[in-house]
Amino acid sequence: MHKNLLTYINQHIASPLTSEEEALIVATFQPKKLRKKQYFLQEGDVCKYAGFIVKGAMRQYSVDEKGTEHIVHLFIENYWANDRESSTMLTPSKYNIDAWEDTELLIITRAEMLDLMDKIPALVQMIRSMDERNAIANQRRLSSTISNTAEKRYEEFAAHHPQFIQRFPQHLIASFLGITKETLSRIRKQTLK
Amino acid sequence: MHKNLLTYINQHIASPLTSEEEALIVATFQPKKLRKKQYFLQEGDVCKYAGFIVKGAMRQYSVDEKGTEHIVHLFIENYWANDRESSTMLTPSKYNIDAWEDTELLIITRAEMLDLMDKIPALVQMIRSMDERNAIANQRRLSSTISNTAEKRYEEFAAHHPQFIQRFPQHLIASFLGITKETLSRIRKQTLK
DNA sequence: ACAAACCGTTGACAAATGTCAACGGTTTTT
DNA sequence: AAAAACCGTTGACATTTGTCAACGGTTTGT
Repeated sequence: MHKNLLTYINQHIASPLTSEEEALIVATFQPKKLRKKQYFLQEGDVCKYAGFIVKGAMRQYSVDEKGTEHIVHLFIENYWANDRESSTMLTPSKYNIDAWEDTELLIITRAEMLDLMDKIPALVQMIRSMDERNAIANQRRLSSTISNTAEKRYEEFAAHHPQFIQRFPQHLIASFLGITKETLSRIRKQTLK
Repeated sequence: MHKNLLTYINQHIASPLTSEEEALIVATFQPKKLRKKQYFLQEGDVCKYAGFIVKGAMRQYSVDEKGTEHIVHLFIENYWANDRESSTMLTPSKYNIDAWEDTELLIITRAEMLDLMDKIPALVQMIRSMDERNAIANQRRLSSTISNTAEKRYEEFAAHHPQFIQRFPQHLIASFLGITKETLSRIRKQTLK
């Protein structure tokens, strides 16, 4: 169960974890299973856990006054589910995170993570590496969102994230891109010709 | 000149810098002045320096096929100008960064920064803190962009960043929000009533 | 001091995207 | 096996936003 996590960590650090470090990590991360549609985080709650996805798929979204959901993130295996704003500032989250498929997670609290980072210096490095990749990905997405038409955004997304296209239904992809499912449907029809 | 930087750093770490550490920082960061419109980074170049803005205002933008500029970031005092993707991956940048006002910077290369982080552990902490704030801010902006109408985005932006409203002309704010200057002009007219 | 560039606004119109309602074909639940 | 929920598509139409051209009032450069 923890093997994926250890592999993931080792891929993001310079020299591999010692077996003591691995044991400590395995002892700290708690397995958690979520059934499809089950909440990992509900709007209004403080996000207590970060979850590494071992198997499954999840989504993070806000709900506006009209009840419309806006997908801000999609997660699959080897992604981290977490509302950073809430978990670091200890404020109520504006988002929901739930399981789109039956999902297996390894969860950890912020305090536990800080403690682990003290004991395992390589983890600090891993977090930095994650932050970096994350910052770059967000920058790209932002840039694409303000610069491109819906059509180009979809094309870019499909090219960079084919796994997501296969894994999530179109109306979620549409919402993720900031457009309606009808618009995405028409864009795809257009593109086929 | 370096005082702002030291103050900034001290605000983002737990215990203050020692005077040796401060001296090392002062010795490493190079002052640089940019005249209005001068480039800090040009599209196609690799971003070699990160720049801490001591005084002035800058912008980061891409230029599309039609020659239209898309503002992805606006910077003023105490902000860092940098294309992270380019400087960490050593790839040619897709962006331009230039001075909107005459600007004074303190610049540092990535290698120098890594070296400083080795010698001054508190800097690692500062970077983490910056990354965290940055990630949160990006998340908010992204969420706002995909969930809200242009009008709401402008209102949110104006509420959260009054300094920028005063400092940059409307057509840059419009571009930053992903709309045209005409649309922003009409939105503001609407809102006044 | 003059010309040029810049900036915000407006009008007329075009294009992109959203809304609402309906449909048929799945898949899921009971 | 039947009912319900889900999913993508389509049509008709409304709304939002973009495009282009023009204007007058700045500010900037020389």
